[in-house]
Amino acid sequence: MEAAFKAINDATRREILQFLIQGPQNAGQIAKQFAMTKPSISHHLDLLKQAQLIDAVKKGQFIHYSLNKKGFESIHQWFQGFAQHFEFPKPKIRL
Amino acid sequence: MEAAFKAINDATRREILQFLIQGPQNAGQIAKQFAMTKPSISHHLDLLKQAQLIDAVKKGQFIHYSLNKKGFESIHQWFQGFAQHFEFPKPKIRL
DNA sequence: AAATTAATTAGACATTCGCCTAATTATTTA
DNA sequence: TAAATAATTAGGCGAATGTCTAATTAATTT
Repeated sequence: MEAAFKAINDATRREILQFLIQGPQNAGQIAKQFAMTKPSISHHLDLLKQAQLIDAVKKGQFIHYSLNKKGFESIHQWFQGFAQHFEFPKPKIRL
Repeated sequence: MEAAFKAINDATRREILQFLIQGPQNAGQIAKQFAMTKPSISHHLDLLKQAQLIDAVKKGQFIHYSLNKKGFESIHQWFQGFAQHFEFPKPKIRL
């Protein structure tokens, strides 16, 4: 949980997560999105992986990164503790 | 939003938020909960206030701190962007 | 008005963070 | 097998973070 809060406390890492909503991408494709060197992106990916916000799967010479539910769940769980004290906008229907 | 992510990226500040679920407390009462000096707690309270996760109201010589929905909402909103790609445990009924 | 109490502000210091360049590892292609 | 490509690891550096002590501000009490 500690790792998840740390991971999302950075604009670049949050943008990487946003980018991965589109679907899995390799490190090079991710790095291309940012005005930053590949080693820097590599480091951000490492922190996101530690937080279990993303998964990494090696496919030959490439590494495919994708969103990982686990890290999001740990944040969600923390958040739920407060959601009971506030009312947050809810969808009209439950799917 | 930036400020909210920063604010919750610290165990002490998250514990302060937890503590305030019980209801409003003044700075001294909050500080008593932690093995840390009052100035340090004061600084944490300031960051939480900047993030609009708490409100501060001066009552005479005391300052009463309480949870503020606004900061939580900004985190919630960010989170919702991902909630649509994952299924998170939902309550059985909508209240 | 002087002393006490609640809390903050100021300034210093060690640690962590984010970024860079250079070097390394691993895989594929010529 | 040599060259090229994908990505990471290593190391350095300035900025930001968290904590402390000392000083300050503001309100209450005697």
